[in-house]
Amino acid sequence: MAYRETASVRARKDGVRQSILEAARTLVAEGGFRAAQMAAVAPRAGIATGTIYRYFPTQIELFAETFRSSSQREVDAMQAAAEGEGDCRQRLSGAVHTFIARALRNRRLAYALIAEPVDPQMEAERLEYRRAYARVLERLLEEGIARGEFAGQDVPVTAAALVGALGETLLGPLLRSGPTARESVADSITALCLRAVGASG
Amino acid sequence: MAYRETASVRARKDGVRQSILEAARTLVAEGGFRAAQMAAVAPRAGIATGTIYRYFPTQIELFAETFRSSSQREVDAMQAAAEGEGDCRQRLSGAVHTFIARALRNRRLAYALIAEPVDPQMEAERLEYRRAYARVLERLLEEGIARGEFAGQDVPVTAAALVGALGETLLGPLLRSGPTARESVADSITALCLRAVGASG
DNA sequence: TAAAGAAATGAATTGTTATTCACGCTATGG
DNA sequence: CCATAGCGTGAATAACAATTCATTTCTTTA
Repeated sequence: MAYRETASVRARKDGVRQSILEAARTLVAEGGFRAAQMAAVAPRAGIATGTIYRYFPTQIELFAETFRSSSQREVDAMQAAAEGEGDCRQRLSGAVHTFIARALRNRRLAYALIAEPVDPQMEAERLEYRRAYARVLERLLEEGIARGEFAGQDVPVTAAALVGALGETLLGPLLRSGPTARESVADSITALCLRAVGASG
Repeated sequence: MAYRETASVRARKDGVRQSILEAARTLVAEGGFRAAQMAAVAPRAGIATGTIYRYFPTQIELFAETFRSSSQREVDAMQAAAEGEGDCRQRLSGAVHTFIARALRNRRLAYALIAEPVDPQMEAERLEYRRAYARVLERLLEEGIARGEFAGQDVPVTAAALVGALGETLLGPLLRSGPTARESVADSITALCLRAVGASG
């Protein structure tokens, strides 16, 4: 017996793995998945290209994990807003505003997560996360309907539609308008979502 | 002067051009843009690979034209429904149903046009067509608001949101459900759209 | 300190498609 | 029927990025 992984090696390896993910995340946030080539990720992480393959079997795996961790943050943020204070109507407003505000804070990342053309396997990952957003909304809708705040409706359809509506409206005008216009567009989108769920009032 | 293009040559060339486009359209409708490689398009059109380049400078150009002609048909169909008989509410229903029915009739094509990962230049083309759908809806919304059938609202935002909602809802459950379920989902989507525009009644 | 095993390296390889181009073929008009 | 110009061909090339792997460098333990 002449070699066995020690705690310090384990720790360093964990560090390297994290720095690869971080490098990928940064590049994606700056220039989309397109910009996160293996040959670009490696130097950012302070390692050689080949080394990435000691930590991730393929680029797809690395991207998938990058995508998941970035998306999960967004879903969590929306979830937190959906579970916040106030009635369902207020919480839906909050969730929508949260989504929009975060997307605007990092547009490039938002585009990468929502709409950038990616490899089909990544697209599958994206689909799953769209489902995750939809599930957050579904819960809120169920509660709102039960409380009589929202109209009776096909909840999964509405939830999916809201996810689509958010993505689409963000892709277009919002990304180009100035800060003042943005706020009013954000309000328009919120109003639309409230109408779409048949919010009373 | 020993050579000049005659009518018959012109006609044959036009025919070849059309058959290239048709081959590309067919392949896209069957397997998406992914399946429409130059080496696959050529034999379908009954010509050699290199010949395509006598008619289209790059694959992107060919795809763009393919995309445009396929998309334009969809926009036209929706437009026709939006300009049909009945009040605005009925026409919006009609436009939505038309969009859904056509997408379901050729799902692979719908996916290719709406969501398939494509080259960024193609994505730009797609964005333009999303705007075209939105414009059709915008006109209908304006009219509906003027007539008091729809609520006052930020028309461009609603139009974009409806386009997003349609795309998203089609991507998910609809494509997997059976024919009966499909109809009811289509009705749910329509109901959602009517709520979203604040249709009275 | 040395042997043995892991890990890191990065240049070379691979795989994939779009694109080119030298050549032969066909149409035109005198 | 010939000179000319354009057309069609498809194998070869180009471009691009992911992935590999022989080699070097580091870690561990006896």
